[in-house]
Amino acid sequence: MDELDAALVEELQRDGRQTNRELAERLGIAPSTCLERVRALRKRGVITGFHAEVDLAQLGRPLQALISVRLQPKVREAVEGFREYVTELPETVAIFVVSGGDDFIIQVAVRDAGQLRDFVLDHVARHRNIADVRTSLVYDHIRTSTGPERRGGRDAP
Amino acid sequence: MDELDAALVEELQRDGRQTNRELAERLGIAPSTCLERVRALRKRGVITGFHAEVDLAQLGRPLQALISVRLQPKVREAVEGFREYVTELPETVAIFVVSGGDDFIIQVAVRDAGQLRDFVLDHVARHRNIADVRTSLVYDHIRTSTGPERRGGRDAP
DNA sequence: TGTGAAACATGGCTTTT
DNA sequence: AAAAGCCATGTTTCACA
Repeated sequence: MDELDAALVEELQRDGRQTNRELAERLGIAPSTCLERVRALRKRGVITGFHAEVDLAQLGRPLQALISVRLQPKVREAVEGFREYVTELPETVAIFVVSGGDDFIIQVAVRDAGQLRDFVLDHVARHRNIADVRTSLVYDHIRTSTGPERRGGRDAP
Repeated sequence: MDELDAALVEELQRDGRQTNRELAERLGIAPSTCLERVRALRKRGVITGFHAEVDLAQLGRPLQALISVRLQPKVREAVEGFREYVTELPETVAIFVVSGGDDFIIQVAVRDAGQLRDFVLDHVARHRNIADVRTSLVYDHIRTSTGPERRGGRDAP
């Protein structure tokens, strides 16, 4: 991971479909070199894939929420079972398995408030071992581009 | 948005870099049709972009956390200011602006626990109008592929 | 279906250890 | 001396009209 790799990762996060030539020219290197580096990044597992990003509102799911779930007791079987169950539900966008007060934070995207209520009542609260559920509406969701950790201690010197 | 569009969106979320020919063959349509459809999906804003996904652990940031922040008072200026400030920090991966008990949930990826502490103390807790901060470690983070809302009422009939 | 452009493979050259 | 990285070129495949 040198400076060039970092720049490649950054560029490909911004636009994962630009041609190899564009990318090479942008960074001032030869296309063949560029191709090799990108391949190496994938092989090493730094870049894990390329994905289309979709606008969920355009797909008829304009309402997003975060549902915090606490399990009791927190036995492995219950935790994994619930995770797998929620993963398969079509309303689910992402799941965080966390420590702290909650055990799961589920990100969902739904059509309207009624579907959100149904999701919570039918799929979450009804499940076994659920001790607590709290729902927060998502007003905005910003995802940033992520780079490598910069070496050398504190980040605001 | 018909069945074909839904299938295209699904496929391109799975692999955003497959060639138009592959994609067309997989769905049993002509490459020209496929190209047109995908272009239309982008133009309509259903597909908003293509991005490389990176493994943050491979970038030297193996520790992820969710930081819940409550502001008081919740004036517009403070909310937007804090959001913009946090967005620019290199540790930040994503931000949810939410309703409910909390106002923000910040997803961060850091090198180690020390850097997490520094982030909370130096960048979050020190900020103006911060009423409460809670940190949860992320054990696992699953992102699912998202499709269009299926018409016709309840989803578990 | 055809044309221009892109991805990819290979071999030679330069730099680093 | 060995290894790794970079680049130029030829071939195959693709996007696009």
